[in-house]
Amino acid sequence: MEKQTITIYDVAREANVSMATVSRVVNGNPNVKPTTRKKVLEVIDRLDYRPNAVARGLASKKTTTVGVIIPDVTNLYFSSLARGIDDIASMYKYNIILANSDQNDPKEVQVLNTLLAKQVDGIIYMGHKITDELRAEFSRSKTPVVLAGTVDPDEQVGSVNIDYESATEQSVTNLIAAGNERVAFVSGSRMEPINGIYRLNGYKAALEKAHIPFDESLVFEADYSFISGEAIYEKVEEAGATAAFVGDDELAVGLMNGALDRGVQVPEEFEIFTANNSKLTEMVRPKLSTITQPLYDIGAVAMRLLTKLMNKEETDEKTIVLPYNIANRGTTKGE
Amino acid sequence: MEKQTITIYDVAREANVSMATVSRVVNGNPNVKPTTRKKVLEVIDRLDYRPNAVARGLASKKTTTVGVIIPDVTNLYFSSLARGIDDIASMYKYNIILANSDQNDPKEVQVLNTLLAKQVDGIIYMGHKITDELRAEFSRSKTPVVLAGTVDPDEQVGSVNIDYESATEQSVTNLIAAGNERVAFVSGSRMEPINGIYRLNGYKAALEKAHIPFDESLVFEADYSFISGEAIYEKVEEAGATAAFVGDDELAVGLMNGALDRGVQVPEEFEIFTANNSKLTEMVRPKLSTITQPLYDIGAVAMRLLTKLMNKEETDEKTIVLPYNIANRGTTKGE
DNA sequence: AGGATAAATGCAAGCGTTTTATTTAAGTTT
DNA sequence: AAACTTAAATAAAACGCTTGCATTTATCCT
Repeated sequence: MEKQTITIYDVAREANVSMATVSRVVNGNPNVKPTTRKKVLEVIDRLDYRPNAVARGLASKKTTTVGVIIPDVTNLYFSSLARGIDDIASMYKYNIILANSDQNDPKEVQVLNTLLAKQVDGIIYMGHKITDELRAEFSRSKTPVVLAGTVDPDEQVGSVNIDYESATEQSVTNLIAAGNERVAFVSGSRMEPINGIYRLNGYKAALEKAHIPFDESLVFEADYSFISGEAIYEKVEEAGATAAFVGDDELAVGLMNGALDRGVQVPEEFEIFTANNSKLTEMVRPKLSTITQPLYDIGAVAMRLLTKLMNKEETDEKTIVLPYNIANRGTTKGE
Repeated sequence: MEKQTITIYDVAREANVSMATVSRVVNGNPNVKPTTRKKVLEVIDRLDYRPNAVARGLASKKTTTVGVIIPDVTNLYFSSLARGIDDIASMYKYNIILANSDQNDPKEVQVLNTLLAKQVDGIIYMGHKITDELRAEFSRSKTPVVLAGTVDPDEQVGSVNIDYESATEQSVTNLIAAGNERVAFVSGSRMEPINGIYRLNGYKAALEKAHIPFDESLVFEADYSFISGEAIYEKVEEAGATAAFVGDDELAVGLMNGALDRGVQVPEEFEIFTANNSKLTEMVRPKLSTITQPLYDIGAVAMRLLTKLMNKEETDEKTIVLPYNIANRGTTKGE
């Protein structure tokens, strides 16, 4: 009455060949005479044989599975990347083990370890900050790792990103050009390199070019949630900002709603530039002006890069920087 | 130079015990003397031994991995469910293989087959419609299946949902009570049971109680995208509707924007009730009035149910219906 | 035809665990 | 102290497949 699986051995017996031959036809090995191949295929079909991927994995030391560490699937920025990852993965016959990390350091390390225990062939990491411990685990294991939408100043593993610094500089420059002298910088924690280093540097560079002194009181740190954005608007306003560059779309939506709910007109009285180009930016009114990151592509390219690393193919460059653009939509006055 | 993994055998040798004993301490089997346990644990730690989950899976016929089929991670409704699923899964030491199906029938069957080939211990399916072929695969395999946010009229597998029919009836009744005589019904394909059967029946029931005849021209089918919603508003307006019940939040956002972009006031001139309570409903302005489904919980409960099925525990009921509520927010006039 | 080369197939040793049946050690009981 | 129980540990057989090597069979030359 138990799930009596039929194995490669059953197929071999029924087809009067050896297991090795069945294995060969299953794996598309060319060293099989067409007539035997046909015979085996028929038996496979008749018995409805389905190769056991676990046994395969043990014997071949390949699981055709990659681990994907994501802060939160519910965040449109990351889920868009994840979508690109999964599409390319399935194109290359890989499956994805998806694990939410909640940007919780110990949990990340633990998740990484269970992924490695499951013998994934590669790992794609999305996150905000790579702790030393995590970095150590990355380099200790021989499993290839690619960062997607995530930078690590210590460029040891592969990564796919855009140039956050120049994109930010350009956005802020736009804001300044529209007459805003006090532009707020709103992002997640400054401990995260993308915020604390790249974006902030871009922001400062834009100020500098406009001969505006950097004012620490215009820099705000918040959670990546619209709730947090709504709450922070008041402080931004109090700081005298007339515009804001925001490092996350959901946060930007919150900030905008904070303004709107107080009767502040956007963009007439307050301009907003956001950074991620998730579909959220086009779902709210006014539509958010944004840096147009190719989210899906970042995931897709990251996965493609990972396939190369897993195959030990030569790769020109492990640190990939994709192009971006700027879209002035409804939250900026610029013509 | 190769990744020379250290195996259970190495640990056994170093600790002067048999593999079996090492296996026992790794698996927390009580039949091992405290002193030996300690000794083994030390060696494990010193050698930095990490059990190979693939070998484990082969030997034990359990992979502690469940397959999750999702139409699109990028859809907030489903990703919210997925979040609940993953949290409970990791609580029970399971990992999730996430596969996007794009509601593409052949792809779904293929995805299911590769999940089964990978010997997942269970499957959670999210989707819109279960084809006969898929249903056949479900019942053919002995692997437990639970549907999350997905109904199958033929209740053979476990499922977790809310009562879509009465929730819809209640929402539409609200709309009618507010004075709307022509309420549009906007959803995804009517081929999908949730739309074509449950919600539509709820809609009809509400009309009937108000003695309003059902008018086929007020029923609209659309894709689950805000683009599609924007496009359809015009038709809804032409049909003379002054309000709409919408089966998907992103679609509802689109519909609302279609109205807003034409200068139609919401809710003053057009009221909207949506169905999923994703965070989208609170991110747009006005906030969408909605059926408040416990999205996270649906996923969580589904995963919990699956763990019971995987352990062959007795379960009172495989078809779980969770409570919902109604939230009148900014897109309805009713107090 | 006969030897040589290439193409197909088979054999069997792993892959790293779990698990069952056994053996050995350690207590208890009388 | 012999006879029994119970607890701990071991040995070895799976688990279902891949793969290097050996072997057989077919094909090609001269």
